Amino acid sequence: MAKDRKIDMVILGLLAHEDLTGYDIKKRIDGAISLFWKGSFGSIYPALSSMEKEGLVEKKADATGKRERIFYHVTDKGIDCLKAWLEDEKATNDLKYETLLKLHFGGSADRKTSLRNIKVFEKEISEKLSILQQFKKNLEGFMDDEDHLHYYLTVTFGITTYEGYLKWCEEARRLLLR
Amino acid sequence: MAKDRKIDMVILGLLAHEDLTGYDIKKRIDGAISLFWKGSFGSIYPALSSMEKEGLVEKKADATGKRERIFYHVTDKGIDCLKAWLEDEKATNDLKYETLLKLHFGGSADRKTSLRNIKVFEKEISEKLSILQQFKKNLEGFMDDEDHLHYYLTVTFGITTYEGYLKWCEEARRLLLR
DNA sequence: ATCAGCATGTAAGGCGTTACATGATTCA
DNA sequence: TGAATCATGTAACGCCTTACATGCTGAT
Repeated sequence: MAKDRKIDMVILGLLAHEDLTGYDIKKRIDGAISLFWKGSFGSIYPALSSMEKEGLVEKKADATGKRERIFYHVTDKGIDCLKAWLEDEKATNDLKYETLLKLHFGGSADRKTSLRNIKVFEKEISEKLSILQQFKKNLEGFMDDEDHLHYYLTVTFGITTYEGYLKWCEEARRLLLR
Repeated sequence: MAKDRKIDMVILGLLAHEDLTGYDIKKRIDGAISLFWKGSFGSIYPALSSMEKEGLVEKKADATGKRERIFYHVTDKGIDCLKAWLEDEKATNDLKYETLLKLHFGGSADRKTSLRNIKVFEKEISEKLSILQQFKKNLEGFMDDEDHLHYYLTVTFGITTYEGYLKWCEEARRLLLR
């Protein structure tokens, strides 16, 4: 019942907002959520199946389309499960930054190498930051909706964080060029 | 040869600085590195064994102690492998923040729940920030050493990032209390 | 004497990615 | 017509964590 599989919670969280297909869920995860969580088809579809068996979600027949589309709807039990997880204080927050690893061990290479690694990181972050700023703009009109307000919160987290990264990139460069 | 197992690179990076035992490696990882990478005994010891077979590291007999202590030393081949990885631009940077996930889906619970989740996060980050500031202070005297300079870089990354997180916590709280 | 920490390793199992397999539909 | 995207799923495989197993040493 009280699973560790976080992907289940992501799915439940998404379904609490609207009915979705597995494919839709993947798209949602690849959007704003990708900032702090990832998910592949290979984890989403099996999770949906097992959660259906547990009665946390249910399939909804798709009347409209001709193409195979299986919508999932969250059950009351699913909502309870989601809430129990939300109300549980403990959360694991993991950073896995290979760039930082490379910087940390940069003493074994030329400074040029570290400077290039910083440049690559900086470029990647700048691009992601632009996307987030777009997300933020799109959300600004819906701040009265409880769900959208929370989405906004995590988007601003990303923006603040990424701005910090960029600030650090400059600082790091300055130290390496000294 | 060109492995994906990042733990190998962590070990190589550490051994490039000094000879260490598996146990020492674990302690190093639990220190400043834990900010952006994790590792357990269950991954370290097998990695050391396989890297020895590949000729990237070698065991050094421990003459001094009575207790079993196996020091590993990085070979030239190991250094080449480390450098090749450092010089490879591509790096995967993954954030897995359950707290953010809970915030994102916080619309399905009371605002009080989100506020509490922020508080817990804030406390955790504050504590880690103090530790990092201590690390920074300890490193400040060794900035002429190439390795220590790079360690310093990643510590300041952590500090900048965590300060950003705390700033965001306040912002998020303000939005939720409005 | 006992407990915490030092020290090395193995085994089971979970979680998740990548690649594969399949086929429909839309748009240029 | 062909490519891109929509859409669902399975299989293999790999990495890593947790728990287990074992034993020594130093401090209280």
